[in-house]
Amino acid sequence: MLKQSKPAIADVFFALGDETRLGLVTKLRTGAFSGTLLSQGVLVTRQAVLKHLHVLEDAGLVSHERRGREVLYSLDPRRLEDAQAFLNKISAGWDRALNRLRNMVEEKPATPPRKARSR
Amino acid sequence: MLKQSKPAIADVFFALGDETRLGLVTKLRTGAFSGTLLSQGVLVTRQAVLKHLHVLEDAGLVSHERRGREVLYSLDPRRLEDAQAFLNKISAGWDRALNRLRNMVEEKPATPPRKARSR
DNA sequence: TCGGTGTGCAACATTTAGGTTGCACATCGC
DNA sequence: GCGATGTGCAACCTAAATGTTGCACACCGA
Repeated sequence: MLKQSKPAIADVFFALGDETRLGLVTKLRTGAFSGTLLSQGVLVTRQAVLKHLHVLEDAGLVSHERRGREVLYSLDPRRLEDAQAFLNKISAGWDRALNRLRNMVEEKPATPPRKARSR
Repeated sequence: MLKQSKPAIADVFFALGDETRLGLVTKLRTGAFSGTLLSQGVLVTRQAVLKHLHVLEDAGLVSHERRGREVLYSLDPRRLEDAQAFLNKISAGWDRALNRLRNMVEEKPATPPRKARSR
């Protein structure tokens, strides 16, 4: 009777509550990478990154797949959506959140403002 | 030069990454309460609850207000919306999250479905 | 088959989170 | 004023999170 059921929402938030892991998640948004590759560019060791990936995987946010001698990690958006649903439930700040999304250029400067119906 | 700027998203997620705090946030969704009142109904002491409220406040999720000899804590949804925006940015699972929200009856059986423009 | 590369433990050290107890102080209602 | 109630702070404890190093093992390619 392995504890294989879906982890609690708190575990998902916990997994996201760390800068390093948040960075990993952001990177993984663009594809699947090996632990070694992910550890290049951060300040901690590969082992530390592996531990973070493990935390993310336990929370259901990440899954891994063996490719020859490498292990590729990739994002699993399902738990992320559970977390979204939870946030929506408490804040109900639906439209304002959407607005903030639009104003968040940060990493998608390709999309022009497009006359965004500014309230 | 006090560190008064808005806390990082990771801090918000961190604050939400604990069952007790998640419970507090859920309670605070229904109004403002004192620390003593919030500590009744949970298994930990008032001091522990106070610490959790402090964590939530540092993350910008909660604010407090003095009322005579009491201190009332209430939810501040703004950071919550930042977190939503972040999740949306990575998962882009907008519609599916909406769906899950609808199927989440859990704590809002009072509000009827009201034919919510289900595109 | 052998060197290079990637992965998987395990032991260990350090810091932080989470919780408790105890007590001092403030405030409200008589 | 005085007891009841609510708050604030500090010391302390324990478990868990985070990170490191070292080494064994697996796999790929020439």
